[in-house]
Amino acid sequence: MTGRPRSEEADRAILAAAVHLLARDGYQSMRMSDVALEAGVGKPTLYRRYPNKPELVAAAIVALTAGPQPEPDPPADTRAALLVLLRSTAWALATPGGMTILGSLLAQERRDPDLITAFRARVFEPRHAVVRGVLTRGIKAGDVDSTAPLEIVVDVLFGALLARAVLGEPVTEDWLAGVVGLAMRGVAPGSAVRS
Amino acid sequence: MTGRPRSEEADRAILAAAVHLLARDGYQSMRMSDVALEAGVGKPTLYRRYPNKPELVAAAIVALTAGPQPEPDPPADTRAALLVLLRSTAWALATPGGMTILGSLLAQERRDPDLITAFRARVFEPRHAVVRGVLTRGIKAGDVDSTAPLEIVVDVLFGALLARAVLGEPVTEDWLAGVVGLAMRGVAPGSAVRS
DNA sequence: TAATATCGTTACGACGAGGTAACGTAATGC
DNA sequence: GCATTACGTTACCTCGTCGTAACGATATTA
Repeated sequence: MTGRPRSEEADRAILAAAVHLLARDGYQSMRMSDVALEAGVGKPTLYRRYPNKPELVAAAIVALTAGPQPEPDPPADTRAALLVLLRSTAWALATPGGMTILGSLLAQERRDPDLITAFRARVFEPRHAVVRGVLTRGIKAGDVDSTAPLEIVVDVLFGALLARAVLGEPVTEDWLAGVVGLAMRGVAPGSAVRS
Repeated sequence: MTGRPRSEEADRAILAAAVHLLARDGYQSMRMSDVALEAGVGKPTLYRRYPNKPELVAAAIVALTAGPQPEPDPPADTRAALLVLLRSTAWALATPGGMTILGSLLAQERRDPDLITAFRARVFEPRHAVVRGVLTRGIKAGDVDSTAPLEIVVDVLFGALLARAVLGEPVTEDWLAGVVGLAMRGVAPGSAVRS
């Protein structure tokens, strides 16, 4: 009585197409029919898995971070480690339409708050955690003042990337080094990190 | 042969409604019929002024910055001046749906690049210029190293605000002071602003 | 083999939203 | 007063997209 089983390949193809089109067109402009077409699947096959568009997009956001996530052992040097992490994030953000997903989910915050919430939890939070870890190790290594407000440092580092992406300006290696350098001087030990 | 003149009050009401609904719903979700309704105007009156939705939104973006723009003489102290400027921007960004306009225009970048371009020019660029001015005066006053990369400092300061808004976290006075403090230490004179 | 549930294809229903047409009315210049 | 243009209201057309319904075909379990 089990009947024909769901095609797992269709599962994967649907999510892959959804991620691609979400990044290309944004939430509102992406069309369910395009997802089906690109996945090589009929529309009913979509709706057999997800009851509607928001649920499919939510699943796509989860799938967004299903790839190789844990940063492979960043260098011990705090500055170098930050550069590696920011460079990888900048690369993801600079890809054409890199701000499309984030922008469309922000625009959709009122109508569907769950989507941007999921995006924050799945995309931002893991990356923030890695940077916090690097900074914490930096404190032990003596590169970072022990009273430095790590949350603010994280906001500053990722925020600079966001600013660059929002402005549509490319992230160069010099710019990256400048941002990390500024932040490192801002939290250097002994520089009286008074609030 | 001049006929009945266009109602200037309608002009204002239309732009005001467009700005309001653009901020509330975002570009794609805002409806022309709602703009007409809120402006107390018929739809044909809209289309007599703007040929289509993108043009109306473009005009709304311009109107966005038509208010009292020039920051009224910021304090001479560099740190205090930065705090004032960031605080005002944070306030604008933190308003409910403050990221809605920016997000929806970013999501729309492919289909209508002019809109986000206009937003950058009318909203970001003026504020950046003011901050650059403060930093330049800070160099003369000896608060800021003369070799500091001002562009990066601006990206860091506004970026931190963006990061906070994207995360949906509130901007507290302590957080603001922390960001400015970090940036000021990062560009302090004598701290060897090597790239 | 019978029963069941999925598959892709095609077509369709429903509905929202952009934009226009046609009124009768109000305000201007000549 | 007359021509002209804008006004608000109402109705309408058109198109795109979400989501479903109905196929015949295929893959599984009993």
